[in-house]
Amino acid sequence: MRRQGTACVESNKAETQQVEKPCTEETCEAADEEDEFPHPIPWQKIEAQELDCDYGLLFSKEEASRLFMQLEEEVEYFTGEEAKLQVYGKTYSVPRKQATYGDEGLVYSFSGVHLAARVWTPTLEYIRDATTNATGHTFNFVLINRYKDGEDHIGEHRDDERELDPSCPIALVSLGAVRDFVFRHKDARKEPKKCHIEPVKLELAHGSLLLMNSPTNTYWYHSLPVRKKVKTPRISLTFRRIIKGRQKRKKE
DNA sequence: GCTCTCCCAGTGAA
DNA sequence: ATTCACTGGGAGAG
Repeated sequence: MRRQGTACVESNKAETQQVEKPCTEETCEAADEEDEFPHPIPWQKIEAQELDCDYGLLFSKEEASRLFMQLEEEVEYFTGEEAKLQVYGKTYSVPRKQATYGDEGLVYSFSGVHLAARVWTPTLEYIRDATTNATGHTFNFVLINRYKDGEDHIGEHRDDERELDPSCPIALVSLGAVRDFVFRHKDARKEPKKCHIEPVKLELAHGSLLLMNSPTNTYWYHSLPVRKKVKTPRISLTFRRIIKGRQKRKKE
């Protein structure tokens, strides 16, 4: 049995447990407007020093599987130069596939790549709206990462791009294989001997939604580590709100 | 005692 | 110092 941290979320438990805690004001507000996603999510709060997340199941297993298959048909991932990133003069091919969708004209930049958002597909709009109804937040952009198996991964990073609206949490929807997800506090990475802030480890279930609230992304790095046992793909969708005008201009 | 996996610390490069 | 991915070594499982 693998060791796990104290804040670990057991996905199978989350699926069956009945939490009657009411949703937040924001959640109810959004749910009232439309009937499409009428059921409030039972949220689990995940907290640590300067870390504030909400975790819940957004989709049933059946619906999540349907959405996963649709995305496998619809989503076009970047290839070639756009699938590489550049950090301090070194070029890497990312160990996963990436795609960006969003409102017209949005460009998302990180680590030396500038990715123009493609137009929303019907499935992505559906997932986006379900996320909005569950959270009360609206999103104009989504970064999609596809991890073909347990070898694909992403290293520790923060989503602290300047163009992100700091008042809007980042919403991470997971479909497909269950993967571990690890938060580490920035002080714990720098001075692990002096600083005793433990990493926070989660399992992200098929159909789950993880909300990363402010100021989580200022202080905590997160990663999706290699897991050799995982043989099937996972698609993650991170919905964000980009502030127009803060983006880097391509030219001009 | 092996092998595999995970985790941590260290490295590169402008 | 910073970024991201990679590498090597040690620990733990079986």
